[in-house]
Amino acid sequence: MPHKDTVSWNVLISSFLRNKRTRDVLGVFDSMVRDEFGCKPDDVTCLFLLQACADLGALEFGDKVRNYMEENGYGDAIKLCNSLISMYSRCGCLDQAYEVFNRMREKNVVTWSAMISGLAMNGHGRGALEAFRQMGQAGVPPDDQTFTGLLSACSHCGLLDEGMLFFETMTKQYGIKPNIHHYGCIADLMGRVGKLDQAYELIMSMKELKPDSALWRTLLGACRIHHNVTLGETVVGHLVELKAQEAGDYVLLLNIYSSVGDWEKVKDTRRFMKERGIQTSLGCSSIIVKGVVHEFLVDDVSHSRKEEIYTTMDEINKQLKIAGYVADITSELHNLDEEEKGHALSYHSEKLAMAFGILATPPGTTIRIAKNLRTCVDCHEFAKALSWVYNRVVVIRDRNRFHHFREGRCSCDDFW
DNA sequence: ATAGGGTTAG
Repeated sequence: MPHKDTVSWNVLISSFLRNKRTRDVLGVFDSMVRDEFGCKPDDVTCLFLLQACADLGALEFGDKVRNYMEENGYGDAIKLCNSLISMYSRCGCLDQAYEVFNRMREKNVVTWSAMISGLAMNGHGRGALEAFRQMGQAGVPPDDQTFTGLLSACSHCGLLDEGMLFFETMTKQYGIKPNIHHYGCIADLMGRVGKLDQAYELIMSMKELKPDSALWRTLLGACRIHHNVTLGETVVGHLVELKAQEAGDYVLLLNIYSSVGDWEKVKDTRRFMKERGIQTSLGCSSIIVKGVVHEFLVDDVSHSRKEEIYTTMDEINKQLKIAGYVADITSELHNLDEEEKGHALSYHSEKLAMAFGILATPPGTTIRIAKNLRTCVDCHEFAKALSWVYNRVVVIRDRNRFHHFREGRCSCDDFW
């Protein structure tokens, strides 16, 4: 192995990150720490590593990088601390993000924005607004990304008036022109509180910016929440026009049809998807116990402890039923009768992961689950009930968002 | 090689 210095390895790590080879990034770091390459990680290496940990939700590894930073004199570097705040937030550990934030003597616009986004992402919308106020008091001017975090906080909490006001003052007071993300937040905010037509008008009124597929999907999600068939179909039309329609969009449309009981259209859409070969991806949830990653798919029977898991699952169902939990079937796509629907939802991947968490960790341990898709309404209710009955904190991370369940409530209650 | 980003997905 020819000698390569730290900079060369950093360049390699950076290309790994760009190409989503995130796990390889962790491997290179371990090798560097073990001095297998004749050079040590520097501040730039750590910065990349924290980004990788955030992408993977690899909390333990993130802690390791933080220890390394502190032992090697990078503990106070502002860029690294800002990245730490983001990493902890994106791992669902708001307490630790806040601890880093609090200890920083110098806070710049990135520091504040990271904290505001972290609060928003973890369901503390009001906290994000409060942080923004403090930021103003501290005399740090916000920028476009600060407002992205702030507006998303408003949409998470359904704070329509506040959100609209921020959207306005952003331009008038701070001279920041809204970008597509800002429009996304506002469309989401309007959509969630049920002002679907207003959200549609906002998107159609965009002049300089062209609505992208993500923006349309935001509105489609709102159509699902409010069971709006007509607008839902219009939005899918826009996605088709952009040639950006994906399997998930048709699933949302299916959900909208089934929520209003239009089984004919459910059938048509299913047929359409089959004819076009539109494949839906499987829900997959993972949980780490004693350093081992356990993955579950829907109705998964491949786990070595499957008998125990299903027995635990049945026991949990029994206990939750006693506590008053009733399966919510609005997410189910099939035209089944209520009892069958209740069964069809029983073994979503996150439920299996939760059952395994109950089974394999000591009482009181926080159950942390990562999911590749969004959690359905029923699993959300299930997790709430479970957090209450079993007295456990449950943290579920879906694609970009965290749900913190504690004592029968979720951090995103009412708006998710 | 150098920080912080919203929304959508059975």
